[in-house]
Amino acid sequence: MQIGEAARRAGLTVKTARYYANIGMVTPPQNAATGYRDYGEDDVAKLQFVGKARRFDFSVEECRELLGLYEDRNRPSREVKALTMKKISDIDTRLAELQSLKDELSSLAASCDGDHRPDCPILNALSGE
Amino acid sequence: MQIGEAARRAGLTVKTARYYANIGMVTPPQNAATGYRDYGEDDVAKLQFVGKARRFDFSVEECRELLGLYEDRNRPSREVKALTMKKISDIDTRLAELQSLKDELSSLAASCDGDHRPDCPILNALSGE
DNA sequence: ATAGACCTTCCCCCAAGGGGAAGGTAAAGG
DNA sequence: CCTTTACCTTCCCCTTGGGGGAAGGTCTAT
Repeated sequence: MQIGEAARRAGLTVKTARYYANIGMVTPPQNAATGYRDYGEDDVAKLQFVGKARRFDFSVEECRELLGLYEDRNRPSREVKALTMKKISDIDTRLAELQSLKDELSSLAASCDGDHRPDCPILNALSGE
Repeated sequence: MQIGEAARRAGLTVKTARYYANIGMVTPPQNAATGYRDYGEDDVAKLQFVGKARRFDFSVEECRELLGLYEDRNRPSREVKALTMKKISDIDTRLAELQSLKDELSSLAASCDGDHRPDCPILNALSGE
């Protein structure tokens, strides 16, 4: 099938499917006469797989790694689990950062009247020591 | 003073200070003879201000806006507070996204043995509907 | 024959700078 | 006086993950 249908079935844009072909992640054969990419069912499955992994916040490089494991009939599930645990730990780190950022901003906002007067503790905090 | 000292005093890299000059956010006069930027105390204060706002996750454009309010002696604190509340709401959205992502990944990881065998519920989930 | 809907490659764009090349300048040391 | 060193300048390419759009080829329907 053509790239449009493949992308639609995988829930991706044509641009994205073409990008994955360019970086060598999902590489359908290309018709010599027309130059059109020819996607098979297996390619669509890979596009779907990558699309899902991306939604799980795996980077494109991590997706490439997961895809390799996905296609390796003998891979140990250990490796996949390790990647997943690492991703969870990354998310934990980011959650903690965002939470502390939110706490700081919240306490700043709470101390600011937010009226028509120019005095603003938020700006004072940003300019202070 | 020269850009190196100004950047050091503001806790930024020289590259960053130069970038802020290029985009017109903190623009010290430039010595006509040497071409060197000449930072004053007020410029250092602005660099510090922007550096802090960036650490609070405000985008460069938001920093530009905050800087404008910072320099406006008559600004209503309402505007600053509104920007801050919006940023807090953005953080909340992101926190919720990351938390649900983490929950999904955690439940996947929990169902995967993570041993030498190839059977892997994580990959199955990524390839399934 | 021609319009529409596909497809292709190619190039520029986003944020927020980082890395490094090529070259100017100022001050200290020999 | 000359050179090394440490600054500074502009300029260009790189990052992530594609999006937007131009120019041009292809296929189907009317």
